Amino acid sequence: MTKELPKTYDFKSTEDRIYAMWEAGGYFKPWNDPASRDFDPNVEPFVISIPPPNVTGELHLGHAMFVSVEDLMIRYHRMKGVPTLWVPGTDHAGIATQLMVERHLLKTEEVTREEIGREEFVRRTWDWKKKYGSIITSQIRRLGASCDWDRERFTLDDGLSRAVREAFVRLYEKGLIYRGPRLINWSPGLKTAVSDLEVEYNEEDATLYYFKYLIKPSPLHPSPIGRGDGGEGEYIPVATIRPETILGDTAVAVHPDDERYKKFIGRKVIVPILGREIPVIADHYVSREFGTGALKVTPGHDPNDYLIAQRHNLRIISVLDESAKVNENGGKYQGQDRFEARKQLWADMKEAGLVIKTEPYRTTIPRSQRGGEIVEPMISEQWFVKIAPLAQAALEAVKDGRIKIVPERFEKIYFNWLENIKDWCISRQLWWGHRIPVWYCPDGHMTCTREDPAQCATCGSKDIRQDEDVLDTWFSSGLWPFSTLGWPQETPDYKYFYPTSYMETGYDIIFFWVARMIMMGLEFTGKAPFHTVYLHGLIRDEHGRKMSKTYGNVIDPLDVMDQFGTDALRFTLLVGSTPGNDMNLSVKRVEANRNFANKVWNAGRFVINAVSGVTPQGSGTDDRSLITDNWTLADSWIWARLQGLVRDVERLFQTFQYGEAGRQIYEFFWSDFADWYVEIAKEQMKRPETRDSTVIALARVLDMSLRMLHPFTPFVTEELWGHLRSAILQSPISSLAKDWPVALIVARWPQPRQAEGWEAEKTADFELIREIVRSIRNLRAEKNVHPSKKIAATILAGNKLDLLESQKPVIASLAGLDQSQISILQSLPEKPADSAALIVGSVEIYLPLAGMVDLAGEKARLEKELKEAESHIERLEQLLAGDFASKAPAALVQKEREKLAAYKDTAEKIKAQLK
RNA sequence: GGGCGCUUAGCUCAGUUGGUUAGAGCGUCUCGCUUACACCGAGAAGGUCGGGGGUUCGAGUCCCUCAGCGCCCA
Repeated sequence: MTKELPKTYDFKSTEDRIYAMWEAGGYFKPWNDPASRDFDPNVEPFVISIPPPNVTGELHLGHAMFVSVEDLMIRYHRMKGVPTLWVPGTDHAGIATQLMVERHLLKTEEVTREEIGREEFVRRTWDWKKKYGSIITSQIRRLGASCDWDRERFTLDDGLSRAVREAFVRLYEKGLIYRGPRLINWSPGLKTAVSDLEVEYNEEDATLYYFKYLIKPSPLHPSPIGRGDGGEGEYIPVATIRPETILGDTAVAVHPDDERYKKFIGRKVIVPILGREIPVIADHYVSREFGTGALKVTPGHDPNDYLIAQRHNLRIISVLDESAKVNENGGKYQGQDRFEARKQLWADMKEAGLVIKTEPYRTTIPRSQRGGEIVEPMISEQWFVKIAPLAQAALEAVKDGRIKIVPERFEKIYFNWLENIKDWCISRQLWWGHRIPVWYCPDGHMTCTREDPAQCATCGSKDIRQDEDVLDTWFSSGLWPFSTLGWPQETPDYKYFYPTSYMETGYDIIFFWVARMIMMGLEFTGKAPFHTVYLHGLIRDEHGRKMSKTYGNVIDPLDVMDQFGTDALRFTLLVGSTPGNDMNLSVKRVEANRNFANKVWNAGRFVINAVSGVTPQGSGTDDRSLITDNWTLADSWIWARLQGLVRDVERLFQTFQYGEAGRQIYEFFWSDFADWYVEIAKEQMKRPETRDSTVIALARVLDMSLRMLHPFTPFVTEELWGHLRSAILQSPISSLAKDWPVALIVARWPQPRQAEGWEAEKTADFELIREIVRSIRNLRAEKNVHPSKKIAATILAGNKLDLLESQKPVIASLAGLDQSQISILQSLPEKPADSAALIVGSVEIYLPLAGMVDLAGEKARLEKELKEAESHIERLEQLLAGDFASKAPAALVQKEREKLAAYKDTAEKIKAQLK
């Protein structure tokens, strides 16, 4: 006998143990491994590279989501027998990690990174990474992730650094990387450039400042009044959100056809306070409706103005330094913070009579994705990737179907982004990251090489220094699918496992990461890095609000797992979401799925006990009992249902409808297997002739259910399956499990088979039994018959006599009837007295509820049922009289005709009752 | 300004080639400690599938349109 299993599934004592078993068993490794002797290069593997989490981050629901989905994909393919590899790893997350370490240093040692210097700081950051870097991976393990940890990589490790170096040098040599002063987004707090993608635009309350741009008097156009004495001179009114940028204005632009200002085109205006003279230019970009219809042009601090400046050859003046303080070009405002300068300058302009008015205004404000400070467009010397050629290739790869995006609608978003893409600013003024592999000599020659150079490649000068900047973290992430497999070296792993299969991640990083991986994969390997992109949605709170610390609605997956177990969380995430759509997560749902895990556990416990109870003298010692000959109706039905489920689940998996697949398995397991089949099995096991075959059916259905459930809820299924397997192996029916491997994780996925033809009839028969049971239960509940009270019944079966006779024990036990007091007849001349009558299709059931039946109540009940049947009859007659009969598929019409006949039969029988 | 998504039971959501009387979980109500499970079982109530129009024998599902909410891009 197997040892007693606890009444409640105890995930706490199970999960760690099971995970350790898997890992020790080597199940996370592909069975076909280029490193092994019997490697077969012709078997196509299934490969996913993990979206690398921040190495110093902590688990959040986004991680839980991608781990759940990817582990499901991986386990499914592994069980299908495909050599399966899930490459894990982490990302150095330049800004995030650097900030973390900086904060830590300030707190513990009260030093800034500048004070300890670059080399020391980087050393400290490595220390930090070594200390905390495994937190996130251990948390990912807790989720059950079946990654090959021996292949774990880190974006800053030697191999990946070599890949980054190679990638940079290749692009540089191809002329696809350049350096130069451009207008970029500057984060004054972090003191680094950030890419366009790292800036978020939100609508916020701001102020629109209206002021006068005085026209410089000229010989041709003398000022009507003196000068600068209160603004009575000619002026162009201009409005701005950021008055401090006035200091950097190099033109005022008006629409060429604007009657108000046409006359000023070509003249000069005077920059307030600074007194600089700048031209009035005409440009179609200017909107006549917006503000005053005249635009101040600040090419040094506004992207649109920057474009105007290029068209008109305007001067570009930077007025802010790297901390967003006014620089030497800002005259007396030098040294003031941008917002301070805004106030001061405006006050001074007011004094000078140049102010017209201010008004509240709502506009979009660019903020840093990290930290939320206002990002400042600034001219800065940065490194860029010339992206157009890469984007073109990436566009084609999706257009021609080499890469498919699920759900499809994201393809359009992807196209739109790539079609309007701008060069990618890849340099960051940080210390934690891949340093740009370019060296300068005093003459300004650049040397970019794969190995650190000793001298300038152009002039041979030994006096060279490396560029101070590091690369955007996403530059290294973009190489991830191949750099993790050994690229640029043609390693055995790279040759076999690349290109990978699926890329699964959140739709929020489709541009940041997915598009860049595709661009870089195509550029460097000549191949699409994966053939399928599966995008999941974001997780919000129960009511669809974004989770945020300040709002206090953050759900910590670790808490949830502590409370309900990993399987419950995984199942909730997998079944509650559909591809590409956000999901509202409530803890209640996780609890419900914890209950499901417990249901599985207990149904399993029941089956295992049943298996352990099989005695050797039964007929089950050989394979005879595995044959379908002696199947009961219930056996046939559950088997047909199970096979249907296998087919549906397979179809759903093929079309990425994992949630729907999970729901169907859940439904089958709980409603069909546990609620009905197991209850009937209890009855069947009481009879020697069906005892062993029932146990076998139970075991087989449980086995296949656990297999299908395993990618969703790996722990409880593995644990239970192990017990099932050993129970079977120790029993007389051990042949059932003779082909089973030692662990479910590598057991074969149920293969869909074609229906054999008998299923529909058995299913219909069983449905009739089910309906009979339900209606008796219903009536009992209605009449308050105590559940433990067994009652008698007379059943008029008509042409279903044999069926009902054979199912008598089933009906009796499930409906609470006294088997010795059931009479099943074909018909009866007169209906039994003092009974409640039930009509189920063509079957009439009489329950002698002496004293409980009140005639008036019965009549009302039957009349209600009659009415319902008649409404169906009417509906169906109408349907069949119309075009439906001629135009709908014949099978469907036939089905409706049969339905109509059945309702008519029912109605007749009810009418007879009412007489 | 352009694009996309969502709107189905009190709440949270499924419903993918258009085809039974539209489903689940939670919540509510009534019974029940039946030897797998009270993290349970049996039964019940609850929806004009956002509004309007169209295509079709047939529309939650396809098309058009309007409204509300949300997201992305500019």
